[in-house]
Amino acid sequence: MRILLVEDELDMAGALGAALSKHNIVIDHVSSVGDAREAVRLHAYDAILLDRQMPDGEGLRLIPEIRAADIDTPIIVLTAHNDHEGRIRGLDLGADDYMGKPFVVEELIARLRAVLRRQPLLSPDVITAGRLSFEVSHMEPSLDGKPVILPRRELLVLAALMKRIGRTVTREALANAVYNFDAEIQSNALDSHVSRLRKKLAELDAGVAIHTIRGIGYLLKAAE
Amino acid sequence: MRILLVEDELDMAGALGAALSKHNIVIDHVSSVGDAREAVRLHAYDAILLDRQMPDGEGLRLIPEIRAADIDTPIIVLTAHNDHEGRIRGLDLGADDYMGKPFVVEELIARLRAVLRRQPLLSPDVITAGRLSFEVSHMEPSLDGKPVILPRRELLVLAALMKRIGRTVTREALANAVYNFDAEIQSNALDSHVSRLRKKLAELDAGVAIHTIRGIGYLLKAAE
DNA sequence: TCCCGAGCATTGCGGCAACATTGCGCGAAT
DNA sequence: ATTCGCGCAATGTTGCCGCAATGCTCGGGA
Repeated sequence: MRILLVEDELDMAGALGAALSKHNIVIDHVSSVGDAREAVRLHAYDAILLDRQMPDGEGLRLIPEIRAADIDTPIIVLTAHNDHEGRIRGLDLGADDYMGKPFVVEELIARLRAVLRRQPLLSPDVITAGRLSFEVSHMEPSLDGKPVILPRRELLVLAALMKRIGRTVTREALANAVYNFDAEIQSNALDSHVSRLRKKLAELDAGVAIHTIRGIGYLLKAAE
Repeated sequence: MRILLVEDELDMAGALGAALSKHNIVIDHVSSVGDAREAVRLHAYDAILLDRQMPDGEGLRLIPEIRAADIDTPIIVLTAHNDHEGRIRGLDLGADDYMGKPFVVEELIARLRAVLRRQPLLSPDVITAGRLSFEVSHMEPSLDGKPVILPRRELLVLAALMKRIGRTVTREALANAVYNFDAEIQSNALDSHVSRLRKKLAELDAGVAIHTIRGIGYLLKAAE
Protein backbone atom coordinates (compact mmCIF):
# COMPACT_ATOMS: atom_id res chain seq x y z
CA MET A 1 0.00 0.00 0.00
CA ARG A 2 1.34 3.35 -0.99
CA ILE A 3 -0.02 6.72 0.02
CA LEU A 4 0.81 10.33 -0.59
CA LEU A 5 1.42 12.62 2.35
CA VAL A 6 1.03 16.31 1.62
CA GLU A 7 2.39 18.14 4.65
CA ASP A 8 4.80 21.02 5.03
CA GLU A 9 5.65 20.62 8.70
CA LEU A 10 8.63 18.35 8.65
CA ASP A 11 8.31 17.12 12.22
CA MET A 12 4.81 16.04 11.60
CA ALA A 13 5.68 14.41 8.34
CA GLY A 14 8.58 12.54 9.88
CA ALA A 15 6.55 11.22 12.75
CA LEU A 16 3.72 10.17 10.50
CA GLY A 17 6.12 8.54 8.10
CA ALA A 18 7.71 6.48 10.84
CA ALA A 19 4.38 5.42 12.24
CA LEU A 20 2.88 4.47 8.91
CA SER A 21 5.94 2.47 7.93
CA LYS A 22 5.34 0.24 10.87
CA HIS A 23 2.05 -0.55 9.35
CA ASN A 24 3.68 -1.51 6.11
CA ILE A 25 2.62 1.51 4.21
CA VAL A 26 4.93 3.07 1.69
CA ILE A 27 4.87 6.84 1.81
CA ASP A 28 5.69 9.52 -0.66
CA HIS A 29 6.04 12.81 1.10
CA VAL A 30 5.73 16.21 -0.59
CA SER A 31 5.70 19.63 1.02
CA SER A 32 3.84 21.79 -1.43
CA VAL A 33 0.70 21.89 -3.47
CA GLY A 34 2.71 21.95 -6.66
CA ASP A 35 4.67 18.83 -5.79
CA ALA A 36 1.51 17.12 -4.69
CA ARG A 37 -0.15 17.84 -7.99
CA GLU A 38 2.84 16.37 -9.75
CA ALA A 39 2.91 13.30 -7.54
CA VAL A 40 -0.75 12.56 -8.12
CA ARG A 41 -0.17 12.74 -11.81
CA LEU A 42 2.70 10.33 -11.53
CA HIS A 43 1.28 7.59 -9.42
CA ALA A 44 -2.02 6.03 -8.50
CA TYR A 45 -1.92 6.14 -4.72
CA ASP A 46 -4.10 4.09 -2.47
CA ALA A 47 -4.89 7.19 -0.44
CA ILE A 48 -3.89 10.82 0.05
CA LEU A 49 -3.32 12.62 3.34
CA LEU A 50 -3.70 16.31 2.76
CA ASP A 51 -2.76 19.18 5.03
CA ARG A 52 -4.56 22.46 4.58
CA GLN A 53 -1.93 25.14 4.79
CA MET A 54 0.92 24.80 2.38
CA PRO A 55 3.68 27.30 1.58
CA ASP A 56 2.29 27.73 -1.90
CA GLY A 57 -1.34 27.89 -1.05
CA GLU A 58 -4.39 26.15 0.28
CA GLY A 59 -4.22 22.35 0.19
CA LEU A 60 -7.95 21.97 -0.23
CA ARG A 61 -7.90 23.31 -3.73
CA LEU A 62 -6.20 20.13 -4.82
CA ILE A 63 -9.31 18.14 -4.13
CA PRO A 64 -11.49 19.42 -6.96
CA GLU A 65 -8.55 19.18 -9.30
CA ILE A 66 -8.04 15.56 -8.43
CA ARG A 67 -11.71 14.70 -8.67
CA ALA A 68 -11.99 16.52 -11.95
CA ALA A 69 -9.27 14.29 -13.27
CA ASP A 70 -11.54 11.35 -12.50
CA ILE A 71 -9.30 10.04 -9.76
CA ASP A 72 -11.26 8.68 -6.87
CA THR A 73 -8.41 7.94 -4.53
CA PRO A 74 -9.58 8.41 -0.93
CA ILE A 75 -8.49 11.72 0.53
CA ILE A 76 -8.19 12.46 4.22
CA VAL A 77 -7.80 16.12 5.12
CA LEU A 78 -5.63 17.06 8.08
CA THR A 79 -7.01 20.23 9.64
CA ALA A 80 -6.24 22.31 12.69
CA HIS A 81 -8.39 21.25 15.55
CA ASN A 82 -10.97 23.96 15.49
CA ASP A 83 -11.05 24.50 11.81
CA HIS A 84 -14.69 23.78 11.42
CA GLU A 85 -15.09 25.53 8.18
CA GLY A 86 -12.16 23.60 6.76
CA ARG A 87 -13.68 20.26 7.62
CA ILE A 88 -16.90 21.02 5.97
CA ARG A 89 -15.41 22.56 2.92
CA GLY A 90 -13.08 19.61 2.54
CA LEU A 91 -15.89 17.11 2.57
CA ASP A 92 -17.91 19.23 0.22
CA LEU A 93 -15.09 19.39 -2.18
CA GLY A 94 -14.84 15.64 -2.32
CA ALA A 95 -12.63 14.57 0.57
CA ASP A 96 -13.50 11.29 2.24
CA ASP A 97 -12.69 12.12 5.82
CA TYR A 98 -10.84 14.60 7.98
CA MET A 99 -8.68 14.54 11.10
CA GLY A 100 -8.25 17.42 13.51
CA LYS A 101 -4.72 18.07 14.64
CA PRO A 102 -3.21 17.09 16.94
CA PHE A 103 -4.29 13.49 16.68
CA VAL A 104 -3.22 10.05 17.75
CA VAL A 105 -1.59 8.18 14.94
CA GLU A 106 -3.55 5.06 15.67
CA GLU A 107 -6.71 6.89 14.95
CA LEU A 108 -5.41 8.03 11.64
CA ILE A 109 -4.53 4.47 10.74
CA ALA A 110 -8.00 3.38 11.69
CA ARG A 111 -9.56 6.05 9.52
CA LEU A 112 -7.32 5.10 6.68
CA ARG A 113 -8.48 1.52 6.93
CA ALA A 114 -12.06 2.58 7.11
CA VAL A 115 -11.75 4.76 4.10
CA LEU A 116 -9.96 2.06 2.15
CA ARG A 117 -12.55 -0.51 3.03
CA ARG A 118 -15.28 1.78 1.86
CA GLN A 119 -14.65 1.07 -1.80
CA PRO A 120 -15.97 -2.43 -2.07
CA LEU A 121 -17.21 -1.98 -5.61
CA LEU A 122 -13.78 -1.34 -6.95
CA SER A 123 -12.01 -4.03 -5.03
CA PRO A 124 -12.95 -6.22 -2.14
CA ASP A 125 -11.00 -5.83 1.05
CA VAL A 126 -10.29 -9.53 1.43
CA ILE A 127 -8.77 -11.44 -1.43
CA THR A 128 -8.48 -15.19 -1.34
CA ALA A 129 -6.45 -17.59 -3.43
CA GLY A 130 -5.53 -21.15 -2.64
CA ARG A 131 -5.35 -21.45 1.13
CA LEU A 132 -4.15 -17.90 1.38
CA SER A 133 -6.22 -14.81 2.00
CA PHE A 134 -5.22 -11.21 2.25
CA GLU A 135 -6.90 -8.34 3.99
CA VAL A 136 -5.98 -5.28 2.01
CA SER A 137 -6.87 -2.57 4.49
CA HIS A 138 -4.76 -4.22 7.19
CA MET A 139 -2.09 -5.50 4.83
CA GLU A 140 -2.43 -8.85 6.50
CA PRO A 141 -2.11 -12.23 4.86
CA SER A 142 -3.43 -15.30 6.60
CA LEU A 143 -3.43 -19.04 6.11
CA ASP A 144 -6.46 -20.90 7.38
CA GLY A 145 -7.32 -17.86 9.45
CA LYS A 146 -3.91 -17.68 11.08
CA PRO A 147 -1.95 -14.55 10.29
CA VAL A 148 1.25 -14.95 8.32
CA ILE A 149 4.18 -12.79 9.30
CA LEU A 150 6.25 -11.49 6.45
CA PRO A 151 8.99 -8.90 6.18
CA ARG A 152 7.84 -5.57 4.91
CA ARG A 153 9.11 -5.76 1.37
CA GLU A 154 7.88 -9.26 0.80
CA LEU A 155 4.53 -8.23 2.17
CA LEU A 156 4.33 -5.37 -0.29
CA VAL A 157 5.17 -7.71 -3.13
CA LEU A 158 2.50 -10.12 -2.02
CA ALA A 159 -0.05 -7.33 -1.72
CA ALA A 160 0.62 -6.10 -5.22
CA LEU A 161 0.34 -9.59 -6.65
CA MET A 162 -2.78 -10.43 -4.69
CA LYS A 163 -4.52 -7.28 -5.84
CA ARG A 164 -4.13 -8.48 -9.38
CA ILE A 165 -4.44 -12.16 -8.73
CA GLY A 166 -4.52 -14.26 -11.86
CA ARG A 167 -3.36 -11.35 -13.96
CA THR A 168 0.13 -10.29 -14.77
CA VAL A 169 1.91 -7.56 -12.88
CA THR A 170 4.73 -5.90 -14.75
CA ARG A 171 8.09 -5.64 -13.04
CA GLU A 172 7.72 -1.90 -13.09
CA ALA A 173 4.31 -1.91 -11.50
CA LEU A 174 5.70 -4.17 -8.83
CA ALA A 175 8.62 -1.87 -8.20
CA ASN A 176 6.23 1.05 -7.87
CA ALA A 177 4.21 -0.83 -5.32
CA VAL A 178 7.22 -1.70 -3.22
CA TYR A 179 9.36 1.42 -3.39
CA ASN A 180 8.60 5.11 -3.25
CA PHE A 181 10.29 7.33 -5.74
CA ASP A 182 13.01 8.50 -3.46
CA ALA A 183 14.25 4.96 -3.30
CA GLU A 184 16.90 4.10 -5.75
CA ILE A 185 17.35 0.47 -6.56
CA GLN A 186 20.33 -0.51 -8.59
CA SER A 187 20.37 -4.20 -8.18
CA ASN A 188 18.05 -7.10 -8.32
CA ALA A 189 16.70 -6.41 -4.87
CA LEU A 190 13.19 -6.80 -6.15
CA ASP A 191 13.99 -10.19 -7.60
CA SER A 192 15.36 -11.39 -4.34
CA HIS A 193 12.21 -10.39 -2.52
CA VAL A 194 10.16 -12.25 -5.06
CA SER A 195 12.44 -15.21 -4.66
CA ARG A 196 12.20 -15.27 -0.87
CA LEU A 197 8.47 -14.80 -0.94
CA ARG A 198 8.12 -17.58 -3.42
CA LYS A 199 10.12 -19.87 -1.19
CA LYS A 200 7.97 -19.07 1.82
CA LEU A 201 4.76 -19.62 -0.08
CA ALA A 202 6.04 -23.03 -1.06
CA GLU A 203 7.14 -23.93 2.46
CA LEU A 204 3.82 -22.85 3.87
CA ASP A 205 2.09 -24.84 1.17
CA ALA A 206 -0.10 -21.81 0.64
CA GLY A 207 -1.73 -23.18 -2.48
CA VAL A 208 -0.59 -20.26 -4.57
CA ALA A 209 2.49 -19.84 -6.68
CA ILE A 210 4.27 -16.94 -8.29
CA HIS A 211 4.75 -17.49 -11.99
CA THR A 212 7.31 -15.64 -14.02
CA ILE A 213 6.30 -14.01 -17.26
CA ARG A 214 9.60 -13.61 -18.95
CA GLY A 215 10.16 -10.16 -20.34
CA ILE A 216 7.03 -8.83 -18.67
CA GLY A 217 6.62 -9.52 -15.01
CA TYR A 218 4.96 -11.88 -12.57
CA LEU A 219 1.61 -13.46 -11.95
CA LEU A 220 0.18 -14.98 -8.81
CA LYS A 221 -2.05 -17.96 -9.32
CA ALA A 222 -3.70 -20.63 -7.22
CA ALA A 223 -2.09 -24.00 -7.72
CA GLU A 224 -4.34 -26.44 -9.54
CA MET B 1 1.48 -2.55 -30.90
CA ARG B 2 3.98 -0.36 -32.61
CA ILE B 3 4.61 3.28 -31.95
CA LEU B 4 6.85 5.98 -33.29
CA LEU B 5 9.08 7.85 -30.88
CA VAL B 6 10.30 11.22 -32.12
CA GLU B 7 12.96 12.29 -29.66
CA ASP B 8 16.45 13.66 -30.11
CA GLU B 9 17.78 13.05 -26.61
CA LEU B 10 19.31 9.64 -26.82
CA ASP B 11 19.24 8.89 -23.09
CA MET B 12 15.59 9.57 -22.95
CA ALA B 13 14.88 7.55 -26.04
CA GLY B 14 16.88 4.62 -24.74
CA ALA B 15 15.16 4.56 -21.40
CA LEU B 16 11.75 4.87 -22.97
CA GLY B 17 12.54 2.16 -25.45
CA ALA B 18 13.58 -0.26 -22.75
CA ALA B 19 10.54 0.47 -20.65
CA LEU B 20 8.05 0.22 -23.46
CA SER B 21 9.47 -3.06 -24.70
CA LYS B 22 8.61 -4.56 -21.38
CA HIS B 23 5.05 -3.72 -22.18
CA ASN B 24 5.33 -5.44 -25.50
CA ILE B 25 5.35 -2.33 -27.50
CA VAL B 26 7.58 -2.17 -30.53
CA ILE B 27 9.26 1.16 -30.99
CA ASP B 28 10.66 2.94 -33.97
CA HIS B 29 12.86 5.74 -32.88
CA VAL B 30 13.76 8.74 -35.01
CA SER B 31 15.70 11.83 -34.00
CA SER B 32 14.53 14.47 -36.40
CA VAL B 33 11.42 15.95 -37.89
CA GLY B 34 12.47 14.83 -41.33
CA ASP B 35 12.90 11.21 -40.33
CA ALA B 36 9.64 11.32 -38.47
CA ARG B 37 7.83 12.54 -41.55
CA GLU B 38 9.32 9.71 -43.52
CA ALA B 39 8.45 7.11 -40.90
CA VAL B 40 4.83 8.22 -40.75
CA ARG B 41 4.62 7.86 -44.49
CA LEU B 42 6.01 4.35 -44.36
CA HIS B 43 4.06 2.82 -41.59
CA ALA B 44 0.73 3.08 -39.86
CA TYR B 45 1.68 3.40 -36.22
CA ASP B 46 -0.65 2.80 -33.33
CA ALA B 47 0.53 5.99 -31.70
CA ILE B 48 3.17 8.69 -31.95
CA LEU B 49 5.22 10.16 -29.12
CA LEU B 50 6.46 13.54 -30.18
CA ASP B 51 9.10 15.69 -28.55
CA ARG B 52 8.93 19.42 -29.16
CA GLN B 53 12.47 20.45 -29.83
CA MET B 54 14.25 18.65 -32.62
CA PRO B 55 17.58 19.47 -34.22
CA ASP B 56 15.85 20.35 -37.44
CA GLY B 57 12.96 22.28 -36.04
CA GLU B 58 9.86 22.34 -33.93
CA GLY B 59 8.22 18.93 -33.49
CA LEU B 60 4.76 20.37 -33.18
CA ARG B 61 4.62 21.37 -36.79
CA LEU B 62 4.40 17.70 -37.70
CA ILE B 63 0.97 17.50 -36.18
CA PRO B 64 -0.96 19.54 -38.73
CA GLU B 65 0.95 17.81 -41.51
CA ILE B 66 -0.08 14.42 -40.21
CA ARG B 67 -3.68 15.44 -39.66
CA ALA B 68 -3.81 17.02 -43.07
CA ALA B 69 -2.79 13.69 -44.54
CA ASP B 70 -5.92 12.28 -42.92
CA ILE B 71 -4.00 10.15 -40.48
CA ASP B 72 -5.66 10.07 -37.11
CA THR B 73 -3.05 8.15 -35.23
CA PRO B 74 -3.07 9.29 -31.61
CA ILE B 75 -0.25 11.73 -30.85
CA ILE B 76 1.16 12.38 -27.40
CA VAL B 77 3.38 15.44 -27.12
CA LEU B 78 6.33 15.35 -24.74
CA THR B 79 6.92 18.83 -23.41
CA ALA B 80 9.26 20.40 -20.91
CA HIS B 81 7.65 20.57 -17.56
CA ASN B 82 6.54 24.18 -17.53
CA ASP B 83 5.91 24.52 -21.19
CA HIS B 84 2.37 25.67 -20.83
CA GLU B 85 2.14 27.28 -24.16
CA GLY B 86 3.41 24.10 -25.80
CA ARG B 87 0.77 21.98 -24.18
CA ILE B 88 -2.01 24.18 -25.30
CA ARG B 89 -0.71 24.65 -28.79
CA GLY B 90 -0.13 20.93 -29.13
CA LEU B 91 -3.68 20.09 -28.21
CA ASP B 92 -4.98 22.84 -30.46
CA LEU B 93 -3.02 21.52 -33.37
CA GLY B 94 -4.55 18.10 -33.00
CA ALA B 95 -2.48 16.20 -30.47
CA ASP B 96 -4.39 13.83 -28.23
CA ASP B 97 -2.52 14.31 -25.00
CA TYR B 98 0.70 15.68 -23.57
CA MET B 99 3.20 14.66 -20.92
CA GLY B 100 5.46 17.03 -19.02
CA LYS B 101 9.03 15.91 -18.66
CA PRO B 102 10.37 14.38 -16.57
CA PHE B 103 7.76 11.72 -16.11
CA VAL B 104 7.37 8.21 -14.84
CA VAL B 105 7.05 5.65 -17.56
CA GLU B 106 4.06 4.03 -15.92
CA GLU B 107 2.10 7.17 -16.46
CA LEU B 108 3.05 7.33 -20.07
CA ILE B 109 1.86 3.77 -20.51
CA ALA B 110 -1.39 4.66 -18.82
CA ARG B 111 -1.88 7.64 -21.09
CA LEU B 112 -1.08 5.55 -24.10
CA ARG B 113 -3.73 3.08 -23.09
CA ALA B 114 -6.21 5.83 -22.43
CA VAL B 115 -5.55 7.42 -25.77
CA LEU B 116 -5.79 4.11 -27.58
CA ARG B 117 -8.99 3.24 -25.85
CA ARG B 118 -10.46 6.57 -26.77
CA GLN B 119 -11.12 5.46 -30.32
CA PRO B 120 -13.86 2.96 -29.68
CA LEU B 121 -15.54 3.50 -33.00
CA LEU B 122 -12.46 2.61 -34.91
CA SER B 123 -11.52 -0.47 -32.98
CA PRO B 124 -12.85 -1.99 -29.81
CA ASP B 125 -10.40 -2.72 -27.05
CA VAL B 126 -11.40 -6.35 -26.69
CA ILE B 127 -11.47 -8.59 -29.71
CA THR B 128 -13.01 -12.03 -29.47
CA ALA B 129 -12.76 -15.01 -31.75
CA GLY B 130 -13.58 -18.59 -30.94
CA ARG B 131 -12.90 -19.06 -27.24
CA LEU B 132 -10.11 -16.56 -27.40
CA SER B 133 -10.29 -12.89 -26.59
CA PHE B 134 -7.66 -10.25 -26.69
CA GLU B 135 -7.42 -7.01 -24.78
CA VAL B 136 -5.58 -4.69 -27.09
CA SER B 137 -4.64 -1.96 -24.65
CA HIS B 138 -3.06 -4.45 -22.27
CA MET B 139 -1.81 -6.80 -24.94
CA GLU B 140 -3.39 -9.62 -23.03
CA PRO B 141 -4.99 -12.67 -24.59
CA SER B 142 -7.32 -14.80 -22.52
CA LEU B 143 -9.21 -18.03 -22.82
CA ASP B 144 -12.47 -18.23 -20.93
CA GLY B 145 -11.35 -15.22 -18.95
CA LYS B 146 -8.06 -16.76 -17.93
CA PRO B 147 -4.96 -15.04 -19.22
CA VAL B 148 -2.85 -16.90 -21.73
CA ILE B 149 0.88 -16.54 -21.34
CA LEU B 150 2.80 -16.23 -24.55
CA PRO B 151 6.35 -15.28 -25.36
CA ARG B 152 6.79 -11.78 -26.54
CA ARG B 153 7.16 -12.39 -30.25
CA GLU B 154 4.30 -14.82 -30.45
CA LEU B 155 2.19 -12.34 -28.55
CA LEU B 156 2.94 -9.69 -31.12
CA VAL B 157 2.01 -12.02 -33.93
CA LEU B 158 -1.24 -12.88 -32.24
CA ALA B 159 -2.04 -9.22 -31.66
CA ALA B 160 -1.49 -8.36 -35.29
CA LEU B 161 -3.68 -11.20 -36.47
CA MET B 162 -6.41 -10.51 -33.97
CA LYS B 163 -6.59 -6.88 -34.95
CA ARG B 164 -7.42 -7.95 -38.46
CA ILE B 165 -9.37 -11.04 -37.61
CA GLY B 166 -11.02 -12.68 -40.59
CA ARG B 167 -8.95 -10.63 -42.97
CA THR B 168 -5.57 -11.47 -44.36
CA VAL B 169 -2.42 -9.99 -42.95
CA THR B 170 0.48 -9.62 -45.33
CA ARG B 171 3.74 -11.23 -44.34
CA GLU B 172 5.23 -7.82 -44.56
CA ALA B 173 2.61 -6.27 -42.33
CA LEU B 174 3.17 -9.03 -39.85
CA ALA B 175 6.89 -8.46 -39.86
CA ASN B 176 6.29 -4.78 -39.27
CA ALA B 177 4.11 -5.56 -36.30
CA VAL B 178 6.67 -7.83 -34.74
CA TYR B 179 9.94 -6.14 -35.54
CA ASN B 180 11.03 -2.54 -35.67
CA PHE B 181 13.05 -1.51 -38.64
CA ASP B 182 16.35 -1.60 -36.88
CA ALA B 183 15.89 -5.30 -36.41
CA GLU B 184 17.36 -7.29 -39.16
CA ILE B 185 15.90 -10.68 -39.81
CA GLN B 186 17.68 -12.91 -42.23
CA SER B 187 15.89 -16.14 -41.70
CA ASN B 188 12.44 -17.48 -41.32
CA ALA B 189 12.24 -16.43 -37.72
CA LEU B 190 8.82 -15.00 -38.33
CA ASP B 191 7.58 -18.28 -39.73
CA SER B 192 8.77 -20.13 -36.72
CA HIS B 193 6.86 -17.80 -34.45
CA VAL B 194 3.75 -18.33 -36.48
CA SER B 195 4.32 -22.02 -36.32
CA ARG B 196 4.78 -22.13 -32.59
CA LEU B 197 1.80 -19.90 -32.02
CA ARG B 198 -0.32 -22.08 -34.25
CA LYS B 199 0.69 -25.12 -32.27
CA LYS B 200 -0.21 -23.49 -29.00
CA LEU B 201 -3.58 -22.34 -30.27
CA ALA B 202 -4.31 -25.90 -31.28
CA GLU B 203 -3.18 -27.34 -27.96
CA LEU B 204 -5.25 -24.83 -26.07
CA ASP B 205 -8.18 -25.63 -28.29
CA ALA B 206 -8.70 -21.94 -28.62
CA GLY B 207 -11.30 -22.23 -31.33
CA VAL B 208 -9.29 -20.16 -33.76
CA ALA B 209 -6.80 -21.19 -36.37
CA ILE B 210 -4.17 -19.47 -38.44
CA HIS B 211 -4.74 -20.05 -42.14
CA THR B 212 -2.03 -19.60 -44.69
CA ILE B 213 -2.71 -17.53 -47.76
CA ARG B 214 -0.04 -18.70 -50.06
CA GLY B 215 1.99 -15.95 -51.61
CA ILE B 216 0.34 -13.29 -49.51
CA GLY B 217 0.24 -13.86 -45.82
CA TYR B 218 -1.89 -15.21 -43.02
CA LEU B 219 -5.41 -15.01 -41.74
CA LEU B 220 -6.82 -15.74 -38.33
CA LYS B 221 -10.27 -17.24 -38.28
CA ALA B 222 -12.60 -18.86 -35.79
CA ALA B 223 -12.89 -22.57 -36.37
CA GLU B 224 -16.33 -23.56 -37.62
C1' DT C 1 -1.87 -36.74 -64.35
C1' DC C 2 2.52 -36.39 -62.82
C1' DC C 3 6.46 -33.72 -61.83
C1' DC C 4 8.85 -30.02 -60.05
C1' DG C 5 9.94 -25.89 -57.85
C1' DA C 6 8.88 -22.23 -54.87
C1' DG C 7 6.89 -21.09 -50.74
C1' DC C 8 5.74 -22.57 -46.32
C1' DA C 9 6.06 -25.67 -41.92
C1' DT C 10 8.42 -27.76 -38.43
C1' DT C 11 11.87 -28.53 -35.14
C1' DG C 12 16.54 -29.13 -32.84
C1' DC C 13 20.22 -26.24 -31.49
C1' DG C 14 23.29 -22.71 -29.56
C1' DG C 15 23.78 -18.25 -27.78
C1' DC C 16 22.41 -14.95 -24.83
C1' DA C 17 19.85 -12.10 -21.92
C1' DA C 18 16.57 -12.35 -18.31
C1' DC C 19 15.65 -14.31 -14.16
C1' DA C 20 16.63 -17.18 -9.70
C1' DT C 21 19.11 -18.09 -5.82
C1' DT C 22 21.90 -17.34 -1.99
C1' DG C 23 25.74 -15.69 1.09
C1' DC C 24 27.38 -11.44 2.90
C1' DG C 25 27.76 -7.14 5.39
C1' DC C 26 25.53 -3.18 7.01
C1' DG C 27 22.37 -0.75 9.64
C1' DA C 28 18.14 -0.32 12.09
C1' DA C 29 15.29 -1.96 15.50
C1' DT C 30 14.65 -4.24 19.83
C1' DA D 1 24.32 -7.02 22.05
C1' DT D 2 21.70 -9.59 19.10
C1' DT D 3 18.52 -10.19 15.61
C1' DC D 4 16.70 -9.51 11.25
C1' DG D 5 15.48 -7.23 7.09
C1' DC D 6 17.56 -5.22 3.33
C1' DG D 7 20.34 -4.21 -0.72
C1' DC D 8 24.05 -5.97 -3.20
C1' DA D 9 26.59 -8.94 -6.16
C1' DA D 10 28.29 -13.31 -7.75
C1' DT D 11 26.90 -17.37 -9.67
C1' DG D 12 23.71 -20.69 -11.50
C1' DT D 13 19.57 -21.60 -14.39
C1' DT D 14 15.95 -21.02 -17.76
C1' DG D 15 13.70 -20.31 -21.82
C1' DC D 16 13.19 -17.13 -25.89
C1' DC D 17 14.83 -16.28 -30.15
C1' DG D 18 17.10 -16.41 -34.42
C1' DC D 19 19.04 -19.70 -37.33
C1' DA D 20 19.16 -23.31 -40.56
C1' DA D 21 18.32 -28.01 -42.08
C1' DT D 22 14.82 -30.76 -43.56
C1' DG D 23 10.29 -32.01 -44.88
C1' DC D 24 5.85 -30.78 -46.77
C1' DT D 25 2.18 -28.62 -49.83
C1' DC D 26 0.32 -26.36 -53.37
C1' DG D 27 -0.24 -25.18 -57.98
C1' DG D 28 1.20 -24.68 -62.73
C1' DG D 29 2.77 -26.72 -67.02
C1' DA D 30 3.47 -30.32 -70.33
